[in-house]
Amino acid sequence: MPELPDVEGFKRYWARHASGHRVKEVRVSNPAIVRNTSPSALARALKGRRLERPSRHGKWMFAPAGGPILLLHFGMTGGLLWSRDESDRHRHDRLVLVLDGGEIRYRNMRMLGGAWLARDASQVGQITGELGPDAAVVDRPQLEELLADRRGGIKAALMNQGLIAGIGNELSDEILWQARIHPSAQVQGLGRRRLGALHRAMTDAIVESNRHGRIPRLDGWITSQRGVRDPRCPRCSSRLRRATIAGRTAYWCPRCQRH
DNA sequence: TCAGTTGTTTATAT
DNA sequence: AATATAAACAACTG
Repeated sequence: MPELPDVEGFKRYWARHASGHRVKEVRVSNPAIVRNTSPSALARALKGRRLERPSRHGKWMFAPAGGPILLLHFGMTGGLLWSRDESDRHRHDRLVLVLDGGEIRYRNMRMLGGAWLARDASQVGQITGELGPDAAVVDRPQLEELLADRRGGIKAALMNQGLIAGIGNELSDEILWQARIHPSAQVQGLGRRRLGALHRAMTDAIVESNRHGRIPRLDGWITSQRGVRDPRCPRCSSRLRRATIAGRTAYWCPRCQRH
């Protein structure tokens, strides 16, 4: 689930429930979820601090706490939950910040992703690694520039976080379907016209998804067909193709999407 | 029982 | 030097 729009939703959720509250306790049920420090050091760094407004870059969420910053990556199955008390904690609530008035929980079934602690903003970049510009703010000239000397397939390029941050498997399928571009089309084969369509689709898909705070499964979107028994193109009703492209299961319409 | 899964990193191959 | 591929991580679901 967690791609750019999902993390945008988590950020808003954090802002609504956790921001402005003071950290009373830090609970870590699985120490491995804290990636670059120990649970006790994390607790020491955060306890007593007031949580500020969160921010996001790509699939990363940053939760500043008056100096130190908590970094969250949600992997494939992560999410946040707010609760007034501890009565309904789940076994996959790997990290819980007990605040005044309730608690915010980082839940993650699989252990992909996790929590990192940065001493300050200057340390954030080395934790996230190389990230391209956030996909939500890439304008058309910048997209053309990013892809100008890129070889290989377009789906791989869109999902490369070091090139453009925030697009994952589902969002890349949606963008490419909306732009009518085949997922394995070579970047160098895309003319300016198709790059324009790509940018339009990327922007539209992200703006609409961000409104929902997640990638929606809208009737007119190809993501609505993911996982169904007989997936069909919402535009032309052709049977969708499904195959591994750039290491992930891609869905596309063989009639609408061309190389 | 077994394949498949929204992400990233690592190793290996091209 | 880039790009591609596969495996690994963990814990589920169908």
